[in-house]
Amino acid sequence: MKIATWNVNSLNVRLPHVLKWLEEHPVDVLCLQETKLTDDKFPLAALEAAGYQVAFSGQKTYNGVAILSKLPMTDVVRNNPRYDDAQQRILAATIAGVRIVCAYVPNGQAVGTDKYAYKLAWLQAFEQWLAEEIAANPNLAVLGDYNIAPDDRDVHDPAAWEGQVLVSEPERAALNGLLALGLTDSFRLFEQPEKTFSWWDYRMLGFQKNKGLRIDHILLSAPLVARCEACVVDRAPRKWEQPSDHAPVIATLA
DNA sequence: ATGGCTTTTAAAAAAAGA
Repeated sequence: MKIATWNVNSLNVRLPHVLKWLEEHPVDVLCLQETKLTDDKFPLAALEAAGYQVAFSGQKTYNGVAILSKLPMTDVVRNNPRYDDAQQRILAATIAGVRIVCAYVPNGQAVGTDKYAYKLAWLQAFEQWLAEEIAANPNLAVLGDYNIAPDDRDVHDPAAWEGQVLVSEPERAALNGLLALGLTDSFRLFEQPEKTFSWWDYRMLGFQKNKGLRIDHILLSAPLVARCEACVVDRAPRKWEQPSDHAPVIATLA
């Protein structure tokens, strides 16, 4: 079973890339973030024609998440039932005995802003809800754009980024809180190339210079860690014409 | 040395992303 996550930065613009990528990488599950589409505008027919069942939860202009699955989905949940949030950032479904959570963690904008406070509050509520999810579903996979680089290894220039949003200590502590529930960053289960990132700024030739961050993650509970055979970032779509600023991350489960 | 883009909304800038 292959599961993947990709922040597409507008599914309206990126649908051709998603379809092309799925042809090359027919994963069983693909979690999308930043669809930026209301549900009435969701390109359901095109994704179904590609062989996927789809759950989606969107809004105008911002945010929006979707889960694409080759296998039936049950118990679909939108948003965190424990946190009243107008922003559409969470979708969960059970697929082949695995509880899949697709998450688009708030960006936070800058340390000290209201958006940063929202990010930390959101993450605290996320942790509380995931504690219930993992208790009810031992096979738990939490995929998405976390907007947090876990470690300085995940930052192209740690000195320049020190203390900034996406790497600040409170954000990393919040991520560690999720891990403390019994989740593991599947990427670090394996030997990885140095300076592997999942996001590169559109500006400043970020991708060409590999000035990126690893902020998209697949966290797995212990039973899924035992089944995990690989986790990779696929940089290829970042080279395509008019790309998302994020690259997909794929985990392989036995 | 700095900033250099992309998307949306909406009709020219401005916000937001990360």
